[in-house]
Amino acid sequence: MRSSDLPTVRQLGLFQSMADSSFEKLVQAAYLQTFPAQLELITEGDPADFLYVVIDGSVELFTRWNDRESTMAIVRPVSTFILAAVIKDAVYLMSARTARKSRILIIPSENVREAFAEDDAFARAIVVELASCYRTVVKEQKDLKLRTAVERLANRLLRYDHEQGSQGRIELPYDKRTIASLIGMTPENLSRAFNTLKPYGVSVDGSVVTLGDIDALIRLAKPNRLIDHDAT
Amino acid sequence: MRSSDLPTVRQLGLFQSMADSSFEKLVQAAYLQTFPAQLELITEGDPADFLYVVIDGSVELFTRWNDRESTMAIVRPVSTFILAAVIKDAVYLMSARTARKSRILIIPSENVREAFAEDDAFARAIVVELASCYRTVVKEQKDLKLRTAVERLANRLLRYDHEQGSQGRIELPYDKRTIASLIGMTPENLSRAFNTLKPYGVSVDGSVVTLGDIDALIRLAKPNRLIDHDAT
DNA sequence: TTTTCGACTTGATCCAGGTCAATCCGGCTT
DNA sequence: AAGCCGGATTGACCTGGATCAAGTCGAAAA
Repeated sequence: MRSSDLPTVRQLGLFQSMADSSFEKLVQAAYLQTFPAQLELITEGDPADFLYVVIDGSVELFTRWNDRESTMAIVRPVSTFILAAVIKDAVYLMSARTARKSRILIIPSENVREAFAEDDAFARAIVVELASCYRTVVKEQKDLKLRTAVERLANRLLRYDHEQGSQGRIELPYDKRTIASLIGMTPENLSRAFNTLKPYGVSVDGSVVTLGDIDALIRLAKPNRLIDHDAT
Repeated sequence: MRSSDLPTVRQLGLFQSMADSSFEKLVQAAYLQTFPAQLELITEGDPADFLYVVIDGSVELFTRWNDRESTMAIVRPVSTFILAAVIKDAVYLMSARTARKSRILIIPSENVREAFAEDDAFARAIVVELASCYRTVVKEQKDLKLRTAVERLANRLLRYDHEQGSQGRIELPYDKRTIASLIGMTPENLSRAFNTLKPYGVSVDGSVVTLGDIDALIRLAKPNRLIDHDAT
């Protein structure tokens, strides 16, 4: 493990309050590996043998059923994924593949569960982490059930704009087809949804989107902190 | 609090491993109340002042946005709801109303968080509970994103049949419009979906549904333990 | 430079599912 | 018994979004 990465991992909400000795043990047992793009790291249904921490690059969580596939989330550095499966000693509910070349820390589940059993601060950090994950998914479910595709896109554009400093100019963080799948629509329909948003000042040039009339877009999107905000 | 209810609550996964003294404190601070049907217990966006435990009756968790409404879940006795909001000391993401007359135990959030801070066993029980909740919602999201309305209904019928002893004869647990909203469709479309399932042996008489050809239904529904199973 | 390949867009068409309105029906009330 | 009344069904229609099939474009490779 590169020594410069260690403090970053240590500072994750999940790890920062745990005892030095517990953290040491986890790191000792862990592997740091570099994977090429588009490599399937885990497959849904497999036992959760490892907890993953994306150090560098990015990872797509996705799911398949009956020849259909859907992107569930993109994990960016530095954060963990599939903690719930590890804690429950269950199978993965989602598959994961690298979206690009990525450096990933892999911690054996047994060690995570051991730290969970022994380190009270770590157990409490897991509570907070899982509560956040849970609330995020609930918000996504509300987004899916209450909004049309165009509304979901409009809100997502506002969110990206906010994340990128409210410049009214966004660099789309992923491929359009990935964004389409995340939002729950086809790539074709995403193109059309962008066209639908033109009268609201949205113009697209490759992966750059400009929001020419934020107020109009907000009136359409009706963003709501109980669905869109990321915090709490 | 009725003394006969206490052991049932104590035996919930969330409470059974905590220290007697912590449990005592929680119960001391709690209120047991009986509410009439259709009473709105909590409203999304409000601060999470209480943790709720349904002792008797049933509670609908739902959400509203822009004049649309969707049922997110039905909570049956004996179980808790909105634990994540309480732990994070955040606002509720969902509203709740009694589906029928219900007896509900209400525990002030502060006391829950105090017990969480002081009782290590309780903290670990919360981890398990939240991990389960999280995985349930992820499954629901997969259901929504990967399946059509008819497929969702078919799988839900199989699930109800399983829950009710695999008799091939189901008593629908809620109003049809509630089921429709849970599954993510309109009541009208639910009626039509039932008709679509007729060739697969599904016949409806009021709230009783008979599954005349389970195999055919399974071939259509393609149930999957990574989406439909309740455990882990 | 030219080719190629993959991502994206566009158009035509189709279908799932929503909407609106008109019943239907079973349980209540009076 | 005669009305309700709210849930459920049905029909007609519409629309959001998927599908299928060509294009277009841009960047990397030859």
